[in-house]
Amino acid sequence: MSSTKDIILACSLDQYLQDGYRGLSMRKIASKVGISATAIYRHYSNKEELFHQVIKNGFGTYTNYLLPATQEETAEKRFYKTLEYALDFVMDHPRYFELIFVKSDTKDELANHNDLRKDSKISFDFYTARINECIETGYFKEDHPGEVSALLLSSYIGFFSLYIGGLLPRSKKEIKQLYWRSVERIMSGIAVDSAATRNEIMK
Amino acid sequence: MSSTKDIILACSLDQYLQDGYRGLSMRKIASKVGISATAIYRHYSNKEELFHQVIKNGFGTYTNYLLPATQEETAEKRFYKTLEYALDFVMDHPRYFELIFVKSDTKDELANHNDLRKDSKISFDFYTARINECIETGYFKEDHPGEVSALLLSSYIGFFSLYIGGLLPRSKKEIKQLYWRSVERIMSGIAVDSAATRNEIMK
Amino acid sequence: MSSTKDIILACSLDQYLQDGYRGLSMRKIASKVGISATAIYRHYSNKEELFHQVIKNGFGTYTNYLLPATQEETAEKRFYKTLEYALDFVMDHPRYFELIFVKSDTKDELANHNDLRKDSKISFDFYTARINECIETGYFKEDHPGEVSALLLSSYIGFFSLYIGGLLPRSKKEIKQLYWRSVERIMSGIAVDSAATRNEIMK
Amino acid sequence: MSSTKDIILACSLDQYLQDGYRGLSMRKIASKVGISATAIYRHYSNKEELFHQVIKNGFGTYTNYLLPATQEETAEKRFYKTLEYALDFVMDHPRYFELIFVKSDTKDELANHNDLRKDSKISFDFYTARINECIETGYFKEDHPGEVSALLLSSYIGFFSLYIGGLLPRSKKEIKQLYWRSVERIMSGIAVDSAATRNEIMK
DNA sequence: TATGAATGAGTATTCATTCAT
DNA sequence: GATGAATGAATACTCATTCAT
Repeated sequence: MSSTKDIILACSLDQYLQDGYRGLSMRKIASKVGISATAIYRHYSNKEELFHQVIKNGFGTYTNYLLPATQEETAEKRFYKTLEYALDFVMDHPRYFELIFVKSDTKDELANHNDLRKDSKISFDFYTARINECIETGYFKEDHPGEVSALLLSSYIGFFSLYIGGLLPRSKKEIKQLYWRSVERIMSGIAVDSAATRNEIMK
Repeated sequence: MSSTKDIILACSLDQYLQDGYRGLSMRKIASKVGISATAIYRHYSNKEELFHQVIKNGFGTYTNYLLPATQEETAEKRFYKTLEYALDFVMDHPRYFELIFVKSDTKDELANHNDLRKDSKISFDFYTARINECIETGYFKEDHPGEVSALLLSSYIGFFSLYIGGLLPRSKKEIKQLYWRSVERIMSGIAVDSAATRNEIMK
Repeated sequence: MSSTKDIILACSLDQYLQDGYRGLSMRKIASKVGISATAIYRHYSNKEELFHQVIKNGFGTYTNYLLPATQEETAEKRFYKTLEYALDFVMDHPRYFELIFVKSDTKDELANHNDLRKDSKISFDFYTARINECIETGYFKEDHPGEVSALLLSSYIGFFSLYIGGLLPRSKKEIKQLYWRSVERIMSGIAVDSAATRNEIMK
Repeated sequence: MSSTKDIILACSLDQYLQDGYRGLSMRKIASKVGISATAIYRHYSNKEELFHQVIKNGFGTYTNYLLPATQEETAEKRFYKTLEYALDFVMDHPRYFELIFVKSDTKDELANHNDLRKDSKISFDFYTARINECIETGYFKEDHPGEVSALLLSSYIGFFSLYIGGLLPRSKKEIKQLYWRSVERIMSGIAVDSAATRNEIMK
C-alpha cells in the first residue's frame, strides 16, 4: 500500500544513491516515478522538503540496522553486534552512508532542522548507551561514555569515508577484516603503555 | 604582486568555502574577482581545471602544515607534532579540511587525476612514516604501520567531520581538548585488557 | 489548429531558410515564435531533434511534389511529369531544395540517421523507377537505371545549386526554359555520334 | 619565402578543409599557425576578409588543375582532359570542391564580392571555351556553348555533391568509372531518338 | 490528483574583436 | 609585428517552479 508520495521518496533516494546530489532533479525523479515533474509538488511543497524526507529516511534505515543489536544477551555482545551491524549498513548501502555521514548537503539540512538533528543524535546515543553498559559491566575502562562514543563513531565515519573515496583500495572482504583489526586496536591501544611519557610530551 | 590568475584561484576557494561546490560557478567567481565571466578562460581552460587547482592548493596547504613536524628531535615528538599540526590545520582552515577530506567532488577528482592521488597519498605516507619510527623505537607496539596510519587518519577525518558538521557542538577550546583525549584513548585503548574475550566474541 | 509544436517547426524552417544554419539558434526561433527559448525544449528535446524534424519535413514536401506523377498514363509522361514536378518544387521552395540537396548540415544528418536516409532514398528510387519504365517501354536506351537516375539527379541538383547560388543569373522564366533545354540535351546527347572516337580518347 | 600572412591563409584552409566552416575560428587558426589569435588582425582586418581570401585560393587551385588541359593538341582532347582534371581536383581535394561549389557560405561571399564572381566565372568560361572548340570542329552538335557548359558543370557539381554527401556510396575507383560512364551518357544521350515525341510531351 | 505549457534565472563555454603594451 | 588581458554577445541547455486546466 505505497502511496505515490512514498514512491516519489523511494525514487528520490534511488536517484540520489545513483547520481549523488547533483543528479537529484525533480524532472529525473518524476521520470523515474512515471509521473510529471509538477505532480511532485502535490506531495512535497518543494525540492528542499523532499530532500529533507530523503535524509530522514536515510537515518531511519541506519537506525533499523542498529536496533536489533539490543537483543543480544550481554553488554559486550550488544556492543560488538552494534559495530557489526554498522559495518553491514555501510557494506549494503555505501551511498546511504555517504548521505547521512559525509554529504555536506545533509549537514546543511541538519544545521537547519531540529528534527533531523534528533534523528542523527539517536545513532550517537545508541553507541553511547552500549558503551555505558560496557563500562558498567567493567568490560571497558572507566571513562566518559559520550566521548568514547564520539571516538568510535569518528573512526567509523572516517574509515569508511576513506574507503568509499577509494583511498583504502581493498576488496570488500579485506576491508571488513581491516575494520575489525582497527576495532581491536582501539580496544587495546596502539602504544606501549607509558601514559606518563605521553602526558609529558603532549603537555 | 598577485596576478589575476592567483586572484581567481583565491576567489574560487572563497566561493567554494562559502557556498560549497554548488555555489562554485564561473559567473560568481568572476563577479567576486571583478572581471567578466569569460575572462577566467584566459587563465584556466575550464571549470574543471580551475577546481583542480583549488584542490591542489588545498593539499599543498595541508602538507605545509605537517612538514615542520619532521624537525623535532625524537620519533615520539615528531609523531605528536604531526597530530598537533593536523589539528592546527583543521582549526585554521576548517573548510579546507572539508575540501580535501570530505567533499565527494574532491574524491571524484582524486579518482580521475593521478597527480592529486599522489598529493593525497603524501599525508597518508607521512603519518605512516611517523608511526613506523615510533614502532622502531619501541614507543608503539609491534604492528602494521600502514594500518595504524589508516586508523589514525580515519579518526582524525571522522572526528573533525562530525565537528564541522555541527554534531560535536563544542567550543574551539573544548574540541581541542577532546581531540587530545581521543588521541590518548587510541594510544592506551578503551577496553580493559581481555583480548581473549574479544577474540571469542568477534569470532 | 496548429499547435505550438508546429509553429516552432515552421519558424525554425523560416529562420533556416532566411539565415541558414548559422542563423538557426534556439533563441532566435523562440523569439520568432513568441515564446521563451526554454519553452522549445518542452516540444523538442534538443536542437538536433528539432533540426531533424525540419529536414524530415523538407523531404516530405519534396516527395509530395513528386508523387502525383505516378498518376499519368504512360511511362514517358510519368517521367516528364516527375521532371516537371521537381522543377515546380525548386521554384516554389528554393531554400527547401537547398535544405535537402545542398546543405552539408543535412548531409551530416543523413549520415547519422537511417530514417532520413530512407526518406532521401525515396526520391532517388522514384527517379529510378520512372527510368526503368522508360527503358522497358523502349523509350530509353537499354541502360543501367540506377546510373541513369544518378545522372539525372546530379544534373538537377547541380543545375539548381548553381541557379540558387546566383551563378546562372536568369529570370525565373528563363531558368525554366533552360532547364527543359538541358533535359533535352541529356535526352539526345551533346556530341555528334562517334562513340568510337570517344572511347579511344577516354581510354 | 612564405610570410606569416600566407601561413595564416594556409592554416585557415587546413582548418576549413578539416572541420568545415563551423570549425573555422580565429583562435583555432591562430593555434594552428602558432601565433596569438589577435596577431591575425595584423594581416586580415577581420574574419570575413580572411575567409574571402580562403575562397579565392580555392578557386585559384581549381583553376590550376584545369589550365594544363589547354596544352593538348586537339579540341576533343582538351575537352576530355578538362573533365579528367576536374575529376582529379575533386578526388584530391573533396572539401575544396565543397568549399567552392557547394557551401552556401561561399555563395554568400560570391553574392557580395565581384572579384570572387570573376574567379568563379573563369571555370565556367573555361568549360565554355572547350565546348565552343568542339562545336567548331564539328565534334559536338551545333548548340549554345554557354548552355552546354552549364549542363556539364551542373552534372559535375551535382554528381560529386551526391558522392561527397555519401549518397553514392562507391569506392574511389568505382566513382571514377561511374563518372566516365555518366559523361558518355551525356555525350550520346539517354533516349532513343525521338525528339518529336519529346517535344510533344514536353510542350 | 495530475498534467502540459511556459518561464526566468542559471549553467559552462565559444566567439570575434578591442586595447594597451 | 605580436602579445596577453579582457569584453560582451551569443551558444545550447538545465533547473525549480508557477499556472491554467
